[in-house]
Amino acid sequence: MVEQKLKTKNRSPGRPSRTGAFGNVSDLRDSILDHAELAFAEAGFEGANLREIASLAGVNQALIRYYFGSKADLFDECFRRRGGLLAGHRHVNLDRLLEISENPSVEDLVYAYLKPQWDMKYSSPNGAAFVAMQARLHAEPEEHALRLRREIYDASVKRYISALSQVLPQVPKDIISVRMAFLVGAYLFMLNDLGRIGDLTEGHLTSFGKDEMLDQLVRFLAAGLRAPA
Amino acid sequence: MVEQKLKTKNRSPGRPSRTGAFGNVSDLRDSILDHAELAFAEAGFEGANLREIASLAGVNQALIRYYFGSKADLFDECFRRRGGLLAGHRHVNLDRLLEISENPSVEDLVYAYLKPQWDMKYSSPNGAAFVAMQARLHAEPEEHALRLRREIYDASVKRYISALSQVLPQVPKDIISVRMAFLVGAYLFMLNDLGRIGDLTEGHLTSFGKDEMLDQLVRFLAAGLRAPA
DNA sequence: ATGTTAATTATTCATTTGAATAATAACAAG
DNA sequence: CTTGTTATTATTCAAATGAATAATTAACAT
Repeated sequence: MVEQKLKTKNRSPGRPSRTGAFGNVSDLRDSILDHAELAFAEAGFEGANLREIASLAGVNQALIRYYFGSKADLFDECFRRRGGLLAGHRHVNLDRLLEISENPSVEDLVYAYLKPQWDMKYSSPNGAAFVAMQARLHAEPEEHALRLRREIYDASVKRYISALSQVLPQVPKDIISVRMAFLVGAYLFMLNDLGRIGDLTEGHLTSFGKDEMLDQLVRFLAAGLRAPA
Repeated sequence: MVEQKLKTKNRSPGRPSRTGAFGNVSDLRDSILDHAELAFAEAGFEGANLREIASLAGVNQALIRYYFGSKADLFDECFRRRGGLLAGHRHVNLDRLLEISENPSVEDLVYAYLKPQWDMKYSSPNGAAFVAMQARLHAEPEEHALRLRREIYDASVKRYISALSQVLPQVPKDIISVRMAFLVGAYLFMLNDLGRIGDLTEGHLTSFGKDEMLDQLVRFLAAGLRAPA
């Protein structure tokens, strides 16, 4: 049996010195969030474990409580941090599109919506973790998960629905809404599952680059949105 | 404090009598599976709890072990039971379609693929639970989850890809494969999320009946599949 | 009759886990 | 300099939980 101590860093208790060359006060707070993100993505809410998060983040477990409160609170904070960013990017992208032209193409709108999360996924391991976290959240039936999603995403989704509705006057708005839900399902699934799509393609997949895959998705979804009602 | 005993049924230990008017030997086994299905759907693998499953199924916890082994084994068995059924239905549906005509419509193919799970969802609370379970499984990154999915679904999915490829000769097969993944994402998400699509539609949704929703999805996906490559 | 096997419960075990509390050090303010 | 506040660790608590074992009883074969 190896002495599995899961030791925390060799910092002494008490308020940390700010004199060090590095080390802003809230470094540890961020570190906790980063590692929590990874843990929740890998193991889900129940499966993630505070001791391990603390250990990997190099802090004492009680510090999590100090900063965030309960495990659920930590999860929420994780989610809000990046989720807010995402929603923001989507708003900005839409603003830009509408600035350029009154009637952007369906493809442009879909792309503007998808690109931010796509980029996030490939920007860093933590970005990818967030995508996985989100996919899991969408599969969870709990009331709480639902509220979180609403809080963070609803506003921007509704704006895209309106914009799509304007460029697709043949399609009634409530049908656009439903199709937007299909869109979210397809892209979340794909983004989270990308590594495995290969299973179905018998090896042909390697010919697709990442960006090409996004293009494929946009084309598929745009065609679906345009379908005659 | 309420006496929370989570008592098991008042059955005596020992081999059960087969003489009763009802009660085949494996009644209890099935009851365990049914309640496990519900529990896994609601709480996920980690969140589900064997004591509670046993209690609700009206059996002793050790009986779960006796029949299934570990918690993970129980999960797998749950999944295989209905997953196998589903895959079977899909095969049958495809066979029928191809019997009628060499070149069925894309809509028919998509419908044939989606309908079995759609029906399962609305056939019973347990059917709905299975759908939720499956949505969760797809969001889980574990190697094990992946193997399960492959084992149960890959064969039928590949058949549908081939069939689609034949009726859509303009679209290269590897693109069909990718689009099929989009399809799975959209429909799984929608099926699991149906109750909440209302959030995005500002109340208009109530005008859709269940069947109409399925039609909408089929139309959307068929259009996506047909999109020029 | 009798011993064997199958199905079932009762009980115990060991570990994990989230939460809580107590201790401690740096810094700021009066 | 004393006192209070903030950030951090060490330690403890209590509950939950999956697994394991032991006990019991009925059916069945010989």
